[in-house]
This record gives sequence, structure tokens and C-alpha cells, in this order.
Amino acid sequence: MSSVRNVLSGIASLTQTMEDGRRQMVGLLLPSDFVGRPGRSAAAFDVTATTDLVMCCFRKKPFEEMMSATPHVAQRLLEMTLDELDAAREWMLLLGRKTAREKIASLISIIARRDAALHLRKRTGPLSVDLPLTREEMADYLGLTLETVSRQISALKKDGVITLEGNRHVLIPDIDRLLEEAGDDSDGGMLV
Amino acid sequence: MSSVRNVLSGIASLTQTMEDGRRQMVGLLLPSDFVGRPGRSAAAFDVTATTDLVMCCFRKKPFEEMMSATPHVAQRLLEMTLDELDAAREWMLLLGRKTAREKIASLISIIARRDAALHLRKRTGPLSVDLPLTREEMADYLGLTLETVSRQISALKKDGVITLEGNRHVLIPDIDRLLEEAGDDSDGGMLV
DNA sequence: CGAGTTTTTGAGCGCTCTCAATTAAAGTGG
DNA sequence: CCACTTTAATTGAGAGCGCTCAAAAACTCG
Repeated sequence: MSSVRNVLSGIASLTQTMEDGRRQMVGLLLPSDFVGRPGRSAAAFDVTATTDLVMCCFRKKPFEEMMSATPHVAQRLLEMTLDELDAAREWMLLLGRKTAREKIASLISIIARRDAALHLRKRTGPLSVDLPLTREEMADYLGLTLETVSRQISALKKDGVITLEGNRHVLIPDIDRLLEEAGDDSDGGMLV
Repeated sequence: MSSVRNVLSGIASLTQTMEDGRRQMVGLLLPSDFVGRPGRSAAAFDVTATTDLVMCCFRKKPFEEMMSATPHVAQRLLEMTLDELDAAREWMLLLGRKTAREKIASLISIIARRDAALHLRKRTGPLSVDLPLTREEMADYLGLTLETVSRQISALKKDGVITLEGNRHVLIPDIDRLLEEAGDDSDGGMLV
């Protein structure tokens, strides 16, 4: 970890593992996200690519020098880190207090929101989302077992909240309904 | 939230609440901790003092100007925020994967560690720690109910992992035993 | 098509929650 | 200083959600 990186394309996950193998995902690295710590050397978490991944790497020393030279870089980095901290805190609410069904609904709506923010495409017909994670990865994300993930997805499908096309593609007929299931404040985050 | 603050003394908590009242603590503000977001206006979380509190407040505009002027401030702030992010991620592992007993043991050892780092006093006899939180606040911290918190504390007491003096004061005869119960990697964080 | 992986589904159990009552501690006012 | 109220903490009994273990089904890819 002698370098700092920036994700250009693909998805990686930050995970933490206990001695007996229990695993918790603690971050999801998407294009434009930043990895590494200017100022510290050791990485406390495992970084795993879940898809093909292209990153832009800087060596640490020159990067730190650049940070000292141009204050805007440090400021921008601070802003990004604060955003990550906010995201981590929402995630903590999910992990600590939400039911399995709410966790699944939250995950799908989070992915839908990010997708919408990224593509900005007009939605014709129902919103559709690709899940970039396996069931097991979703389980690690949500603090569940993969069986529970699968069961809750099936339940949401049975109740008409979502429709499945294959295993990885989800159709959302009514986004408000999904957000309601997620237990978030209504119209959470101007997705509509 | 038109200002930025620094905790001087006392303890405050950052909490997030769902519509139906479920509550999760997402941050614990201790002396030297920083509150507020240079760059953003709305606070997404509730800040509550859990003890008498003294904070040092800056108005936002001058503070941001100072940040632009002196790069070291922004850099230091970035470092602190990255530390908070690391803490949040450890917390996520706790919330998502640890058992109730492990959560309690983790909380006590976290408080013990912070206390040791703060006071740097020689420990004569068993390590002793004051819990700055009520059972309910501990429950909100750990994603449990207050009944479960109470039960697990009683269980740890019964098993000799800790001793209670009153409700808020804990004696730790064997810190390694406690860390083992917490499920953390052995000798986690040079507390010994 | 067949071997491997991923996902779904089932049955039963256990940990934590819920609801409720009791005990302990901390203020309050006479 | 001691009843009395209020708040905090403990403990009990029972139920439910999510986990564990196990097997079947669906998808992937050579």
C-alpha cells in the first residue's frame, strides 16, 4: 500500500474479516472513488475486485507533495471523504436496525439511485437495475447470510415490489413502493 | 448548522432515527473530535449531548477561508476524517457480524482503549473504566435492545470477564480475556 | 450435454426481541 | 433524614426473525 488509487472502471469491495471467517463489507468502490490513505501506511481492510477493474495509481510521495502544493486537492479529497463518512453512517443504520427485508429493499434502491445519478437517462417504463454483486456479496454487504438474501428477494418478488429478469437484473415497477419497503424517509434522495 | 465545532469536554452522540423510532448511534463525539461539514450546509444526523458539553465554535465562512489559506489545516482535517472513517468501518463489522456478547465486550474494550490513550496513567491493579453511556445509549450504539445489553453485561459479570462497581463502573481483571470475548484479532491495538 | 458454480427452497433451531414485572438508584419535597 | 416519585437497570417468559444444515434447481461455460 505504497500508493494511492482512483477507480476508473469496474467495482471493488472493501471487506473486513474476523478470525473465524465472518466477513463484513465496509465499502463499495465505484468509478471515481478513491482508495488509500495519504499519511498512513497500513491498510486495515481487504480490497477485492468484484469485476474487472481499472485503477489510476499514484505513488504516495509525489501525491503527498502535490497535496501540500495545491490546497484545492486536499479540500476536494476532504469533501469526498466526508461523503464516504456520511454513506458509512447510513450504512450503520441499515446494519444495526433494519430488518432483512428492509436491508434488501435499501440495497436495491441504493444501487438504483447511483445508477440514475451516473446515467441520467430518461426512464421509459419501469426502472431497471443490474445488481453488480453475487448473493453472497450482497449478504456480506448487508450483514446477512446468502440464504436470507435469496429468501427476501423472492419475497419482494412475490409481493410485486420487484420483478426479476435472470438473477442479476431487477425491474422496479414502483420506486416509491420500494423506498417504503426500505424504511427510509419518504422520497429519500430525489431519485424520482 | 452554520458553524463548525470542536469538542473540548464532555460527550455527545451522533444518531440517526427512522420514522417509527428505531434509533442507531453513528458516532460518538469525544474531546478533540470535530463536528460539522466545511462545504455542506445540512446536517444529516442528530447531535445530542449525553453529558455536559463544552464546544469551541467557529463560524463557517471564516473557517473555510482559513482552510484555503493554510493547507496544513485541511490536511490535518482530512487525516482526522480518515480516522473517523476507519472507526466507522470497524463499527460496521461489529453491527453486521458480531453477537450480542461480542458487541458488549467490544464496547467495553473500545472505551478502555480510549481511556488509556487519553490518560496514559500507569495501571495499578485491574484496569477500571467508567461507562459514559446509559444502557439504552449502549443499545443504540450496538444495534441491540437495552434488555439484551443488560443481560449480556450480567453474563460477562457472571463469567468473571468483568466486575461491576455500581452501574457505570467496570473493572477488567484480564484485558486479554475481554479482547478474546470481543472477537477481535488478538492484542488488538496495543492496549497492553 | 455435463461439470461446476450460483441460487433457490425447505425444515428446525437459537439468539435476540417483545412484553411485563421487579429491583435498584437518583432526585424531590416535607 | 426519610417517604415518595421518577428514572434506570435487572430479570423472566414466550415468540419470531434470521441462521444453520441440507438438498434441489437454475444458471454458466467449456
